[in-house]
Amino acid sequence: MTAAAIQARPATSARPTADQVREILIVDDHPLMCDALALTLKISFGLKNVRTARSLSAAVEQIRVQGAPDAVILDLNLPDARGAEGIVTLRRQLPDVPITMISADLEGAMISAAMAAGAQGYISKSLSREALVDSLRRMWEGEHVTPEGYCPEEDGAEDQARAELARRFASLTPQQMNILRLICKGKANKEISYDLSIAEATVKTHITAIMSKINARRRTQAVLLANSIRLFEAG
Amino acid sequence: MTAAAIQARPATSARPTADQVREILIVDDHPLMCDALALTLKISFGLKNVRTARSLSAAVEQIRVQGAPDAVILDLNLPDARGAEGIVTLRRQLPDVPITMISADLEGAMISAAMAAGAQGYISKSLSREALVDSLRRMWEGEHVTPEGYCPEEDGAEDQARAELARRFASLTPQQMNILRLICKGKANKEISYDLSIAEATVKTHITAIMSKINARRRTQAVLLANSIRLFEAG
DNA sequence: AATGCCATGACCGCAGCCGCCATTCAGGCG
DNA sequence: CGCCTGAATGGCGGCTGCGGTCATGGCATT
Repeated sequence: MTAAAIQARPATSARPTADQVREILIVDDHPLMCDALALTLKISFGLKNVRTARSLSAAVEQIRVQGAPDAVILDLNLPDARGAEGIVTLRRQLPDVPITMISADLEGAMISAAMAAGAQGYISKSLSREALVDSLRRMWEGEHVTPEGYCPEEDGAEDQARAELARRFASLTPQQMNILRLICKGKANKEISYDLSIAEATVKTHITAIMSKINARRRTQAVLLANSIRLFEAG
Repeated sequence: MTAAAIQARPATSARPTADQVREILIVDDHPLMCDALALTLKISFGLKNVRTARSLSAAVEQIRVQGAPDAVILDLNLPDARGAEGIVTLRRQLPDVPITMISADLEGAMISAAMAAGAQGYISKSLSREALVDSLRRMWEGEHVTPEGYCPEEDGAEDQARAELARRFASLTPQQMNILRLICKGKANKEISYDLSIAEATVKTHITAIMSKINARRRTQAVLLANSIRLFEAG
C-alpha cells in the first residue's frame, strides 16, 4: 500500500526535484510566521505563487476551489486542528503532495506521530533561514527530513502499523471527523448531537461508520486509537 | 486533604536529612540493575538494610508484611505496572516516604507525569555513580530532583490539577485499579468480568466507584483522565 | 459494632446496529 | 441537452444489549 501511494506520484521524472514546486500553500494562523515564511520562500526558491490559509478548514476549502498546490507547509497548532489531524485531513485531498510539518514543539512522540500520519518532514519554527530552505529542498526532492536530535526509533512493524492507522483515519468524512473529535473529548452522543445540531440517531450512525473504518468496536477503543497517533492534542 | 497528608510526616525534624534514611526498598524487575543499585547504596550511604522487590505487587505485599522503608527507588517499567501506576500505588501505602523514579526514558511528558503523581525525583539509568548518589541525597533531604535537560514547564495551575488528579487515582482500591487498567485497554465489561473471574454486575459496581472517585461520568472520560497522567503506558 | 473491600441481581437509559430516505455530484446515454 | 443512474455523504427512528445506578449482603480487619 505504501509503495503504491508513493509510486502514484505523476511520473514526470522517476525522482522528483525541488524545481517542480511552483505553487505552495502555507497553513498557519500566526500572520507574522505566515508572512515570514512566504517571503523566505519567494526569495530563496523564486516562487511566485505562495498561497496562505489561516485554518485547516480554510485550507481545505481553498484547495477545493483553487486546486492543489505543489507543496504544503502546515502548522501543528491550528485553531481548528491540533496534532496529526491536519496532516490526515490534507492527505485526503492531496495524496501526492509533500506536506511539511512546522512547530515549536520538538517532542519525539509528536514527531513520530506526524511522520506516521504521512508528513514528508518536520521542522522547527526556530530554524535558521539556511537550514529551513535546505530542509524544504530536501523534502521536495523526496527525502524524509526530521530534526537533528530525533532518532526514528523505527521498530519498523510498529511504525508501519501506525501509518496504516493514519490512512484509516484519513478515510473519515469531515462530519465523521467532527464527531470523533467530540468523542475524544469524552462527550456523550446526546451532547454531540446538541453541539452539532443534529439528532442523536444521526450521531450514532456516524459513529458506527467511524468504528467500521478504523476497525474499533467500542468507543473507548476509538479514543485509544486516535490518541495513539495523537490525532487531537489536548484542547 | 493535601496539607494534612504532608503534615503527617513525623516531626522528628522540621527539615528531613539523608541521614534519616536507614532502610530502603528497590523495586525493579531487572536483577542486574537491582544488585548494582543495592551495592552502590550500601557503599555510598553505608546502608545495611536494602530490600528489593521484582514487581509492584511484590513490593506492596512486602511493605505490608515487613513495614515501611525510609525511601523507595522505583523502576518505570515493571512487569505489572508501566507508567505512573507504580508511584500512585505506593503513595497509598507510603504517603510520607520519598519515591525516586528511575528509567532509561527521559521524555519530558513522562517526567512531568511522574512528578505530578508524587515522585520525589526522576533519574536516568545511565547516570554516573557520583551523580546518582548526589541526586538521591538531595531527594532524601526533601529536594525535588529532575534530569538536567528537563524544564518543569510549570504552569502551576495545570501541574497542580494533575497532582490533585493523581491523588484521586491513589484512592482506588487494588481491584478497582485492575478494572481501570482493563477499561483503559478498551475492553468491555463482559470481557473484564471474564478476565477477573467475577460477575459483570460486580465490574459495573467497581466502575461506578471509580467514576465517583476520579470525578468522571462516562468511561471514555475515565480513559482520558488516566492517559492524561500516563497511569498506564502502552502494553 | 463499625468500617472498608468485594461481590451480586434488578432496573433504566444510552450505546451501537439495522433499515430507510434526502441531497449532491459525476458520469453514461437517449 | 435533459435525463437517468450510482456512489458518496448526511440524516432519521426503532430495536437489542451493554453501560451505569441502586439496594443489598458476605467477609475481613479494626
